[in-house]
Amino acid sequence: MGEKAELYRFPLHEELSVFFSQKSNGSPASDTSITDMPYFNYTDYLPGSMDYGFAFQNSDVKNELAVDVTGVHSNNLSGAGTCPVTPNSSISSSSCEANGNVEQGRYKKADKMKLEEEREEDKGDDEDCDKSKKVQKPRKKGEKRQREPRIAFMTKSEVDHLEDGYRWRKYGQKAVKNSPYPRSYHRCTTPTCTVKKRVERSYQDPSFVITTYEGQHSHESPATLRSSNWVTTRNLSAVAPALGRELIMQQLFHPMMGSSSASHPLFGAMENPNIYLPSLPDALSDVPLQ
DNA sequence: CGTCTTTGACCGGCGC
DNA sequence: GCGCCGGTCAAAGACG
Repeated sequence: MGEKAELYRFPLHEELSVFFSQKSNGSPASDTSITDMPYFNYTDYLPGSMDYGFAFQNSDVKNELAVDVTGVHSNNLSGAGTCPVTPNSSISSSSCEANGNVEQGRYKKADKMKLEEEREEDKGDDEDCDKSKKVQKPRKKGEKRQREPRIAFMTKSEVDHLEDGYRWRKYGQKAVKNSPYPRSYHRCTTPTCTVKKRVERSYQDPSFVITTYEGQHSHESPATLRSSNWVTTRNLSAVAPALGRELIMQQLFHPMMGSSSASHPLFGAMENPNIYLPSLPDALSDVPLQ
């Protein structure tokens, strides 16, 4: 693939403390104000009406963290997240590609079956719908579309689609209002998995890619399945950023999950005892990590 | 030939 | 009610 995403190191405890303590109580925990951090922006960072909760990036320390809290306030806190890993981490891209094949050849058939099943379910209600029109999954009247919780990442990268260990199928692309860069829509290719991902480039700083995950994987990442040694002490430093980021997300969205997050399907790699789990600011968690 | 991407059309939600 | 906009569908084409 030849992807050239820049590798980010996970924010240090202090750095995160600054961020989150300010976010939570409005007063900086140290001399470093979050507003002093380059590239920092709240919601106005993104074009269109993407509803991110906040976004954070610090060009000096080369880290990035963005969290979307959309849907968190809703009744469903069941979870969201994936396992993004920047492509040029020491995880070999070849292993990622090989792992990708796990799902190949399964998508189309299964997906079609899934779609047909869904349609079958709705048939009763829609018997008299105009069949000549394109069929979008009909919803019952008055039934509001439920949005899964979303999580957004900003990553400095030359390539739009970052390898994250999962396989995605692109199903749409739209021009973004006020932005020269289009937004692309992807779905996880695993048949039973409903996770979606949107990818767009920041119009303010085109070197940044904004990736938004929606939903929760119902399976492990093909990459983690493929190799239990996916994360070792050798490549730990490179993988830690993504894992730590995941952990942050997890803690943000699921303060009660605590240690159980380590066995969450989304975080299979965390089961590896070699992984260092950075401690998190107290504000993030009610439950100790380990 | 199977899989994936592209792309125009369609749908629903929302603001006016 | 109307128009705008984000999100999705699915046919057609590209690709390996």
